[in-house]
Amino acid sequence: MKPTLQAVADAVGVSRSTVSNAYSRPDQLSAALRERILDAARQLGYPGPNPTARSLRRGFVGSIGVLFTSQLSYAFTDPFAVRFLTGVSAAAERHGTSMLLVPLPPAQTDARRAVENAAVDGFCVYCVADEEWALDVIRARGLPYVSTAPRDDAGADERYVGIDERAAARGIAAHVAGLGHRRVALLADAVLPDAPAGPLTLDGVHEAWHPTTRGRLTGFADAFGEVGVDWADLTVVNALGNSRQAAAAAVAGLFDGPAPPTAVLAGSDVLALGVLDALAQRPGGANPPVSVTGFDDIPEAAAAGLTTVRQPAEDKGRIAAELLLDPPADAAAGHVLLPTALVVRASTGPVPRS
Amino acid sequence: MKPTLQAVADAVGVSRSTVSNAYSRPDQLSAALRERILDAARQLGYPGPNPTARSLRRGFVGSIGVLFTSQLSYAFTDPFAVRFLTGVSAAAERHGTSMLLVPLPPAQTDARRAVENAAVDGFCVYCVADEEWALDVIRARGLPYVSTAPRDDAGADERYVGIDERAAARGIAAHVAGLGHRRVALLADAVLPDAPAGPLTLDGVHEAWHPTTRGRLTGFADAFGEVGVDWADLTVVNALGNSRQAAAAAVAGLFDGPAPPTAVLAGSDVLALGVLDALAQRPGGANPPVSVTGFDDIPEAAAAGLTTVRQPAEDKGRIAAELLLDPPADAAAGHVLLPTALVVRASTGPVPRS
DNA sequence: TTGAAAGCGTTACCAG
DNA sequence: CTGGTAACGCTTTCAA
Repeated sequence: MKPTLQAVADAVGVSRSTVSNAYSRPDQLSAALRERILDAARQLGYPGPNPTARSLRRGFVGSIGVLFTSQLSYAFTDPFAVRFLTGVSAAAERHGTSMLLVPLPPAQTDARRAVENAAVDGFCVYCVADEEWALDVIRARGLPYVSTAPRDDAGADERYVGIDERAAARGIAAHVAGLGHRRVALLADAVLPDAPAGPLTLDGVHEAWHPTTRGRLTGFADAFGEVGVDWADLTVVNALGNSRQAAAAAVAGLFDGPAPPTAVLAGSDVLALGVLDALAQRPGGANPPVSVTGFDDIPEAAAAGLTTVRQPAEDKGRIAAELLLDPPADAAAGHVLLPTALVVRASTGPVPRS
Repeated sequence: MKPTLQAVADAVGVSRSTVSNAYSRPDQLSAALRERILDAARQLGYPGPNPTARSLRRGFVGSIGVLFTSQLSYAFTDPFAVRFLTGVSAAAERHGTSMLLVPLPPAQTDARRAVENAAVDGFCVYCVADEEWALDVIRARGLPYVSTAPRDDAGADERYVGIDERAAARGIAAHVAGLGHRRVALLADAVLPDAPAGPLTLDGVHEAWHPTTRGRLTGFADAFGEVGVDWADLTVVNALGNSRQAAAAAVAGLFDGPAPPTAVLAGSDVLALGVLDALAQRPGGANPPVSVTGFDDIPEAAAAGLTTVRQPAEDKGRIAAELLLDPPADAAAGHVLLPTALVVRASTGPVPRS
């Protein structure tokens, strides 16, 4: 039998309250008595107040949940997600708060359960795909949260940290357009819930499933619209997953037609690297060269010479956690837009003469 | 006021037990009644049973702790640690268990508190440095745990997953010795608790602080002993942290003497990369060339052409979590030694003619 | 199939 | 500074 606080109280001959105070409110008793109690506890092997009981009584847990709306084990393989976690952990560390990583089972009903059962004081929601259901559960629980996806219907009181997806996307697309590219493919993960890999027909950007994808595609379209390339002239390519393999599979055959795209704008660096993989695999290599851009500026992007949009990944995580842990008094301060930068490297160049 | 289970019971006109059963034991009531209860709950905005209260009553939490005996935010920047986490998360995911990452405050007293307060059913202890105190707390709490460090005094019932540090180290050192190297430096992080960066005098391997370091240094010494190089002839170099910067700082000046080492065996890839950084920075570059080896085989090692020891990082995490989540009936199965492989790349070569 | 009663181990309030 | 008392919100026998 593990000893309880009661056992220590009995051993010392004081009440439970006093033992409790010895742990949680040292100023409420004499140092001598406190020592006597702590000694007795050590003697008995009492490991301190039971965390669960304490949380129940106090009404808070001392840990924040980090929710990935994708497989948790996948999150660790995504460099951007890892840097986000680094930021969250830095803030959590400063606060003495733990981080609970909640894995989501495939079935959505079970996933709801997972979120309902998480013993946390709030959530950082790292948005990968559709997370409305998760936010619903969190709101129903009355827990605070901070999300990283732009939500179209975000309430004013909803805390959020992100970037101006549309402006950032427009910036990199303008760079590509400025190089003369007009036959362009836009590559994103899970554009539509159940679409197959490869080129897709999308009536408009609004059809895209995920807000982040919508934002980026809109920015891409903005820039090309300005040089006279309509939405209908752009090729949207769907990838089944945010991985190099998925990207390579998605663009297989894309360059085989009579008028192949001369540039591919990807929604993430990982996807862009996959496109480079696919191009490198082609017989004859990437000839004529195809310009490729990414998004995020993960470490691998530099090594691969990828032109991309840099966003401050760690800051995103750190600020998300800080917004959760010290809510700003001013509601407007709950919406944070981080700066981005266009990073031009070797993966983009002028359109080759045909 | 957030509604409680009681409120739902009142609304439907049944007892709390029945509502509880509706959530946790659907087979204990009619489907119709269950629906009625769940509907009422939805109506009232009842988010399901409070996780903390449920844990208190049930006696378990449904989450495992992952304990890094270093800064948590550092763990995410260590590629090996991230891959370990990937493995843990894969196992946790399969089990429907959450992972609690516990940050340790600098002061050890507070760190004990952090471990005492973690609401978890067990711990995966990722060993970085001295973790005895943490294991003490965990044992006092009566929680199961799995560690990744070889412990000299490990009880037979102690679960552990790791590699044969000594044999692996001997293997890579034998490779270096076979290339003719005899003036060799051994680089490790935190060899002694408070030693400064740089060369160190160590009477013997037994003085090294951390078991992992001891194991690796012993293996290195074994291999060189076999070719007639005594312990006293080896230079042990201390790094203040497992980072490229720390390694570079530690070996600064190491190659300036009259008889500099021709090879550096590092205790991790990250340290080895730091040595390569330092060599590249030298006026004249690394000339004559110095052989460098690492440990772990992180992704960056391949790109850098680093000769190293490969160990299965994800398997380590996955198996640690599995050992915790499904304890093997057979105690012997609780000790897992993973295979390692010597990976020879360009960073090692024959001793240059002097 | 349902309900009453008894805790799970702690902390907070308030009187002494 | 100390100790009683009353929750915190739920699950689990066990009897009806």
